[in-house]
Amino acid sequence: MLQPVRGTHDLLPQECRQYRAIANSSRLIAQRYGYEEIETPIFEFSSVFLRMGEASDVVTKETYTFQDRGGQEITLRPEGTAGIMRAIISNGLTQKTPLKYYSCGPMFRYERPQKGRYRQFTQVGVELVGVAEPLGDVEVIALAEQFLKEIGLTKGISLEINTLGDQESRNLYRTALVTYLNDFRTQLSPESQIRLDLNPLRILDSKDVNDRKLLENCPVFRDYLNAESEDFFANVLKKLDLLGITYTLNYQIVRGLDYYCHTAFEFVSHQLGAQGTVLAGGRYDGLISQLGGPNLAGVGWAAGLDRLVLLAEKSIDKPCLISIIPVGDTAESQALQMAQDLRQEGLNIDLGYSGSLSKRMKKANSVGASWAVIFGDDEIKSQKVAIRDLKSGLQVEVAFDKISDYLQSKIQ
RNA sequence: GCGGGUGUAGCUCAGUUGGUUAGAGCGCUAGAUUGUGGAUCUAGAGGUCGCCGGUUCAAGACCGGUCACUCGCCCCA
Repeated sequence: MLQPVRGTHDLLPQECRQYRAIANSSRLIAQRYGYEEIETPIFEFSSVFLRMGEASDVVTKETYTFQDRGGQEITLRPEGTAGIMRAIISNGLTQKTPLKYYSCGPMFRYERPQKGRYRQFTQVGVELVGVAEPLGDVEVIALAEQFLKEIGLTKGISLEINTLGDQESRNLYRTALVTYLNDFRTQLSPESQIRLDLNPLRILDSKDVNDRKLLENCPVFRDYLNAESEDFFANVLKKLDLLGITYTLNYQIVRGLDYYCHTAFEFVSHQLGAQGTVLAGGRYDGLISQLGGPNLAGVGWAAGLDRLVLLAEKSIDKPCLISIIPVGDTAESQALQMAQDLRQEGLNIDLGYSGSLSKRMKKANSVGASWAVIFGDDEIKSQKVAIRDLKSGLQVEVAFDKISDYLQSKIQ
């Protein structure tokens, strides 16, 4: 059996249509907020991703990394933000801010595949660079919400939001949390004991029942926010209220790396098992400077198309197709030119390759054509074709030079 | 990387305590119908039972390994 590489899959035409439809929606919605599309390479020097998080598991063991023939360390991008930030720096785009970018493309992670989680997957996302105000957070969240609405995902999806505060607040809290949990170190799950040293905030996200019990009385993040951070978050929430965007506060939403700050949010579905997060984002003010650029604020999100397609589930109709059905040698010799003429007029034309009238009609039906243009010797004599509506079965005669006009008027 | 479940036709699945030539529905191809598709009827094609090894007179079934899918863990910038 010839199998695709683990964690990759083929998008057959029907799936392709769904992916394309959702990607198009996201692009259009982003446009409405003034975001422009940007596309970066699907691989970068490994250092681009390494600089984003030395300790991160994703970088150390979940990337496709290899040496090219010139001995360069190359990594297939595991997410979109790093490459876009690199492009911003490489092209000197930091001169003029804010920058508002939309992007869509394949990402790669060497992980164990699950439903809605593949080794090659497609993400759409937006990045807003150079806006340090809460208005930026609100804008990208509003964009996300409108996008999900547009593709019909409202039921069973909720916006969960949290704040990570600024650097000072987070350090303060981290210390308090570690101090608290240290007393219970041996009672924690093995995973959380490791997290306690590497990435203590992640323990808040633990699924272990016993861990959850220990966390019930742990210090609360909001008590450690300084005035600025408190104010920032309150401002974000107030503006979301103003727009009528509903959310639930979820202190478990955590980001491990240091350049994350303030707002962190996820749109979560409860229909996808463990892979419930459908769209996730937040503020990453420290990232650009960490990559060697100027100190610019950033906020954005990314969404996996694969999961969105699983949830959207509505099948997209094929574009309207017209079959040309010649009968007899004379007609067959004219069909190619007729097909070509109608294609020039912008119509989608299917021209069969062989077969009797009956055969060709069957074929037209099975490829999903909406109309059949039938002509043989009789029609050539009278300079008219029979145009049959394959949905209703109604058939009319149309003069040769009116075929395009007739079909165009029917399709509108 | 770790643990559970599942692999039989293109798809969805039967297949008895191990026993002759592995079945069904849908789909596909051809015909009924040489100027009219869908519906119906008839016929046909399509299988290394995921792969490799083992047990047995005999394996689709039992055992081991492996690959893939799937559910969860880890992780998710």
